[in-house]
Amino acid sequence: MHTSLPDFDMPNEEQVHLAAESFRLLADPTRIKVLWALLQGESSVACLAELAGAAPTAVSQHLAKLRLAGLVKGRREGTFVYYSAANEHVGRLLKQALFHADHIDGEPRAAAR
Amino acid sequence: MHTSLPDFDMPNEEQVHLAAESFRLLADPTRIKVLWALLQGESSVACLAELAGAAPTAVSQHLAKLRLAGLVKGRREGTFVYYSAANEHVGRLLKQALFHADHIDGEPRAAAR
DNA sequence: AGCATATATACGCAGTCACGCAGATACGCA
DNA sequence: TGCGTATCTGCGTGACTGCGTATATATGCT
Repeated sequence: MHTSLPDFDMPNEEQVHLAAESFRLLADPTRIKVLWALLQGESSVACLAELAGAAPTAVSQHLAKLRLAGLVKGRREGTFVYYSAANEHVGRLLKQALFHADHIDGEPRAAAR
Repeated sequence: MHTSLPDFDMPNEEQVHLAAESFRLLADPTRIKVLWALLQGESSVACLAELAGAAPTAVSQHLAKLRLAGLVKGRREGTFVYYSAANEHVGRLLKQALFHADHIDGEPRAAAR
């Protein structure tokens, strides 16, 4: 066998899977915008759709996924459903990723504005 | 119009796209394991494949994507290619995600088993 | 040169995703 | 009750993804 394996610390399968699932949920521009908005306060579907520049149907589907993952929760008020972020750690991940997207140091892509 | 729109801070399209792309690259268990291993030191493809429990071809393909994204870099030594992490920020994102995957606090919902 | 190892690439397949569309459901109002 | 608005859900489509197989390239050894 390969004895050249250093004793690398390797997380559990479950941790890896959960992390991958979290990243997969964040790997969509519309969901990122929706979550980013929800981190600043609750909002309705139509409002989020306008903020994200997407159709309300699409936003509703994204919210359903995020709700199933426990990242957001909805509060019904009349015909509106006001969503809000239910998890804090995704916010941290999001902030780090967006912050870093603004400070690309080693890569060809240049920030426009 | 909806006047209920609070003045939500919304990042640029480019930032969102870049963040989504980063998350998409991290949204795979094999790539997570590979990156996690590379954050602790350089390693060869076969070694990474064994660490990640995946076929060397698959790992090579993942490394190609990560290399195109500028996240890892390869150093050839004989027939081996030793890869190493080229970016620090993905490490931070990864650490946060894995740390939080270990500390699921808010929701009993995501508990797989 | 020939062969073996290590890695890279090309192609096809099965699974997943985001989206649009249509219909269904929930709520308020008259 | 009926209508309108807001939201949700089911279905189909096009695109993408990860993986396996096969092939190609690179390096070392004899």
